[in-house]
Amino acid sequence: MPDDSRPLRADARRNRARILAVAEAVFAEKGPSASTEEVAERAGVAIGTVFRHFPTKHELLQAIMKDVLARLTEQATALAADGDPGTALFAFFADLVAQAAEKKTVVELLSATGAGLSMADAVRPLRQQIAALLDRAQQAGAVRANVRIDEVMALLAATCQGALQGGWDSDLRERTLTIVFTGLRA
Amino acid sequence: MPDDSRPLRADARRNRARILAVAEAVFAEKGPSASTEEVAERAGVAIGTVFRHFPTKHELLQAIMKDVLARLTEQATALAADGDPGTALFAFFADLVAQAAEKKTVVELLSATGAGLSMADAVRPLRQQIAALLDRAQQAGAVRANVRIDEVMALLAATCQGALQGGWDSDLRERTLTIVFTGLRA
DNA sequence: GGTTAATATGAGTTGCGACTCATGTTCTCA
DNA sequence: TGAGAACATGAGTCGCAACTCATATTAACC
Repeated sequence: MPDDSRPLRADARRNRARILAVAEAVFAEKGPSASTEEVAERAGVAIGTVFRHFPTKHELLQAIMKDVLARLTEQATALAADGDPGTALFAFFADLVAQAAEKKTVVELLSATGAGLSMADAVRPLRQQIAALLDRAQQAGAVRANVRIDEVMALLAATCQGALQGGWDSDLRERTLTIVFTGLRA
Repeated sequence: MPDDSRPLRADARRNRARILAVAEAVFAEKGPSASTEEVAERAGVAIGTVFRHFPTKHELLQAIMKDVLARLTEQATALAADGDPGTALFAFFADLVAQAAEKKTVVELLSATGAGLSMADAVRPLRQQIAALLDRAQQAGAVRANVRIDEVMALLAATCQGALQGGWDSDLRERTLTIVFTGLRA
């Protein structure tokens, strides 16, 4: 890991990007137990190249998480700025669970909130944006005042896990989330 | 797997029971990725003995699931007979989630409701007893009438997963379940 | 107690996946 | 354009865990 000494060579930058993109797809499809070999193959590079950029499978996973995390945080931030206070939280929540049904990565991510990978810190920005959404929803009277961010995160992680592992279809997902949202409302 | 030809020899019966008991503890503690070696060691038998009784790790897991399942179903049945209609479902629900926080096996089990192991059938009795609890709760006016068993099972699996992976402490667990239960009530 | 079929043993086989490294290739900058 | 550093390659190493099998024990029935 050259950290940030000199800028990467052009081919190295290209390969790093390819690997990251492909790895995200592979792990989203097969979960984190997918082999590094498969990532290398689909990226069209040798396995040594993958390990040059990410000396450990774990570091590769972390890099992906960081990307996904950044995207989600941005999405939440946008909703907190523009969205309807009364529905933005629920919209974001539903969207995430829908993604989880197809992207195993998202689930790993959310469950890292409590333990798992050592990236509890990395989740903090997302958590804070969700807290912002929660705040606005409560001010708008769309969510009970005594609901805390911990519970929202816990429910989010739980429903994502459930949707993935249980293979909920969109109908079941919607009905289940309706119950959860009812519990959150005043 | 001698199926059911002649009765097992005395030592074989003893070993089988020991292995099952130990394996349940081991997998509850370390999850299904724990090695068969460790089960054998803790049971005080050679690894070959474990494979004689359960030719596959998968079959060992299934046997454990079956046991746990039977116990849970019995518990649910008892509650459906004796318990207060208005609270029995919630009590059972909370109890299961509390167990999940410590027993990884329970979680694997519940998520098998949708997919995972090929034991969707084996879960049916439990599902039916929970359906009975739901029915009584609805008749008592403690749960909204339009809640279906699928949603309850989905929420159960999700919260169990969440409690395990997220390492919810008892406080967070209680507050989170309160929200879910509120969503289920009229 | 002797016979034997059932059972137990545990060193070995097999397969897989993370990770390494000697060698070959390509970018970069003067 | 040529030297050299950065990078890519992929066959090989290493460790682990599921599973096998020839051999040794033991329960069960006479």
